Amino acid sequence: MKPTATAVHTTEDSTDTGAQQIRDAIRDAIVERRLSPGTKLSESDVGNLFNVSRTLARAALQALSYEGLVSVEKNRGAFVAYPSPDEARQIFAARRLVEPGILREAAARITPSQIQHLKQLLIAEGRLMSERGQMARRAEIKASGDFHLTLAAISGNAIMQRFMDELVARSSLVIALYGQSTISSCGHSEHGDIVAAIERNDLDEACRLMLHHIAHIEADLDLRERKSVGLKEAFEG
Amino acid sequence: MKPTATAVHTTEDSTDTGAQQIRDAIRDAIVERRLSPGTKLSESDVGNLFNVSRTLARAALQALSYEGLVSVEKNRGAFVAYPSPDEARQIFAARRLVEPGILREAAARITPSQIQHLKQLLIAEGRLMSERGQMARRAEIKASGDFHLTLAAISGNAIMQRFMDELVARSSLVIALYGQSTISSCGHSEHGDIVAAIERNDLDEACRLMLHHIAHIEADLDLRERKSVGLKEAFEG
DNA sequence: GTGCAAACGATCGTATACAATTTAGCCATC
DNA sequence: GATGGCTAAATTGTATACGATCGTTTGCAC
Repeated sequence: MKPTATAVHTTEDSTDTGAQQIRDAIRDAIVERRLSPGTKLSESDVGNLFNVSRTLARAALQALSYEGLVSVEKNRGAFVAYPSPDEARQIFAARRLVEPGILREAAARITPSQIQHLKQLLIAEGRLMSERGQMARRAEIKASGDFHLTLAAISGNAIMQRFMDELVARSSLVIALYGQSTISSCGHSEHGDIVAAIERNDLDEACRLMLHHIAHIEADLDLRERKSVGLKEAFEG
Repeated sequence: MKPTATAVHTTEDSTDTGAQQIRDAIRDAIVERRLSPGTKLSESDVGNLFNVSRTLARAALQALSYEGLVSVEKNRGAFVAYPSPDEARQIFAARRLVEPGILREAAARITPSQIQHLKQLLIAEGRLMSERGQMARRAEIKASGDFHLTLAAISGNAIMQRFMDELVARSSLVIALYGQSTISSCGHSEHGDIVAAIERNDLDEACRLMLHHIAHIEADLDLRERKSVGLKEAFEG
């Protein structure tokens, strides 16, 4: 119930400062779409909200800007990132670029217990899909990303895992902005198909399915510049 | 003479704060191996060195920690990253994973003038290789990385470009730690071969050369745990 | 009533100050 | 002589304070 976005990791890093907690809290809020793109994140407000000084709030926002989840504009403040259509395309292009490779690495190292873990994830994901309510939707969004993140974790490459963390989080922002269908997450069955392909050791097919899966998510986007809302944003960012 | 590590970019971002300058300066020092892995980077010292307060120094160090170039330990301070052999393997695994894809994207979009630019880079690199002296060595190190970075820039994907920035910088750290041969950079001729393959539109061969090139760099490493130094580091990380 | 200008308010950028934790040096003790 | 704990110095963690910049609004002239 408590684990944050990095719940995928088995070893909690226990990093250096309390700013990380704020960072994770805001990140979760962004990924779960409780914070809309473009929302202003004033340093003072964030500080007051978490009962810390502006120093820590600023550090957290700065950290989030390195992940591409918030954009800080000089002397203007921090905002929840509002990825442009071009940025969105780059995010998915990056995913198409790295996820097959991650999948191959993961499949080469995967253990039976890890396969079991993946299947349990799918079950939980399926259960959330059938539930109703905002809370279930948000949990579903995160669960959907957790599949890809878990694959990255299994691959054993912490660097790629961190990169996927970033890509999945930013994807959530893109979907929030440009997603058309009410289906908040990607096709659940496609995840299952991928696991099945991994299980029978058909890597080429698994990669093909993964690429198809990513393309499927991207196809649900309407990557045209926003018109009504954009009138203001068009000149700000 | 002045351009920093991000000299590859044509459009300077002019980011939000003066901490970025400090960050870039320290990063250059790390990448050019003027700062050895493990060196302590005290916030006060950094601040005094650049005539700014600890606040900015801390922000710069924090930023560098997100790139994996320095590691900050709670209540202990920041140190130039000392990548473990396993970390080193992961860095190169990541490069093997992404660079072929980046190469393909770049080749698909490359213009004649960009090919020309690449060739000029190779010429400059070759000139530096023949020169003697520490300064030339350092410039050579950076030039060698610039080849890979330029390819990422040509690919048109800013996200992958940033990722490559990180990977190349961290590679420099790894080579500084575990590199055996005096050849500080990777084989210069291999870069030329890759460009040639791109020019004649032989993408498969270009990717093959790229993978071979990365493997060649990695093969020059001695990824055994350090013995004498390790007695302390073995329990600290 | 409209347009420009100057002052106001809010927010960020940076520096300084204080609290908490670690590290080291030292003395006492075994 | 080695070990254990204690005190003091140094360094980081966090908060507050001050200066700079930007956006807004008010007031005056036209």
